[in-house]
Amino acid sequence: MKNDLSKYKKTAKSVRKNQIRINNERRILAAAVKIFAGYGYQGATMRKIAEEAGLPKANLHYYFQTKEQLYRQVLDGIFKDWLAAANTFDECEEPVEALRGYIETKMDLSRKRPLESRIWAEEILRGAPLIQDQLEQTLAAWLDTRVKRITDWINTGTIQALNPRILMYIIWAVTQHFADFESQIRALNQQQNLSDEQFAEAKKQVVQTILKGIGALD
Amino acid sequence: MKNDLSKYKKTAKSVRKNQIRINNERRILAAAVKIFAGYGYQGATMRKIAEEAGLPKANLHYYFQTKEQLYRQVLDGIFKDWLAAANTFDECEEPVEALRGYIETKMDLSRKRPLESRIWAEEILRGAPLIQDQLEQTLAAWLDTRVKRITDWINTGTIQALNPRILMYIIWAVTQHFADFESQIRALNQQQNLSDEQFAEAKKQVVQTILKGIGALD
DNA sequence: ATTAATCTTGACCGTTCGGTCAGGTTTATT
DNA sequence: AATAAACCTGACCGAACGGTCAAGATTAAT
Repeated sequence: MKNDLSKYKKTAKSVRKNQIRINNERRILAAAVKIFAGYGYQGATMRKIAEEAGLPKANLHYYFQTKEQLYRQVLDGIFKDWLAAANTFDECEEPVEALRGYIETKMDLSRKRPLESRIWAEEILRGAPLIQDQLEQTLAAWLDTRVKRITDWINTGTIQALNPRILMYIIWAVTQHFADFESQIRALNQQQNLSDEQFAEAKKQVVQTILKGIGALD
Repeated sequence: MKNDLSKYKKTAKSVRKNQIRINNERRILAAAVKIFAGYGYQGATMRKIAEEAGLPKANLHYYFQTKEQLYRQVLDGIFKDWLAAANTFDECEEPVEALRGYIETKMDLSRKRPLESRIWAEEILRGAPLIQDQLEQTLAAWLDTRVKRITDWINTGTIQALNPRILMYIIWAVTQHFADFESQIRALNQQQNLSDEQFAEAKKQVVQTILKGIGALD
């Protein structure tokens, strides 16, 4: 009975969740992102997340029945951000500007939200046991639409002939690498994370390489 | 005392390990690769590895004292393969052929040994707790040497000016993506792994995009 | 044939895990 | 002020974990 969302429909005032619940769910989710990113799903423990959130472990189970449910909500949040950022792709008519905008947005996301990228990466690495449906449906549909746009560009001779799906894989691989492999890049950069200047250079070179690589630049 | 390697120096015949030990260590390591790749370090259990190897759990601890030691040996094997494949880079004088050979070798490795790539990726994702030294020393030194070669190419005008390190990150990101994100690619490819033909096309397009992207092709 | 070294294994141990629950406290409603 | 709903939490539970060990079986050395 507890944790039943229907309880909030009883009064007009509580159609929206109580502030206490909003705050605590947010705290727990933020802590969960940190711990899941740092230890992986199996390595993360409810005790660690509780410590990070500054709450007793039993309190976590009051807001999220199980560890898996908490993890699912974290993944849902990431997927939404992912798709929102992905819409940059549609904002420009021109292939050069559309792709540049998309690549830059993905690079910025890797820079600002590396934890989320790593959680996503680990889930895929493990065979996507919990998000297979989302991949096969929502993401596949999103990709199909963009594949059609790229195919149009090819047919009108704006860019050279290539497999649009592989182009998207290349973009995802490179942009997410800077979040997922951050610790490797740091080890190869005198044990220092990329500075803002270094990251800006990387972003520029990634855009340049991909756009030129598909014949969209001279 | 048991598991002390010095015991093998007592007789001429046992300078090399006994066949029983060789066979069992190989079986256990092969099982460990499968299980670590499928579940991650924390998600993998000694029981699962023992089942996969067809041996009692206690027997694993006879050959590898701890789970971490077994995992370290798995990582060592991967790192050696990694560096061996990386030497393709040095076989050609010409930048186009050197880079093409290296990219193709890395793509082939992703195709043939995806499990190892995923174990490596997870270790990096977790912050490389066990291989930081190898990254900072062996891998950093390897990278420095190749950076110098690329810098020479730039100085002689064979390829355009760019940051060699970022070029290497791009190559690693794209080639390893086909192993690490295999389950995502499968979900976006009608739930089918890439066929040999599809993979060959991807390999070709990856080589083409990167080489053209750095101005090494017309 | 005897002895020593190596290998095998079921049973067991302490610890930690995700999760539960009763009972108390705080907040909202009337 | 009284009642109900929501929130909080220390103590606890069974299961699974990595790891140990003693005692027997097999193999190698003499």
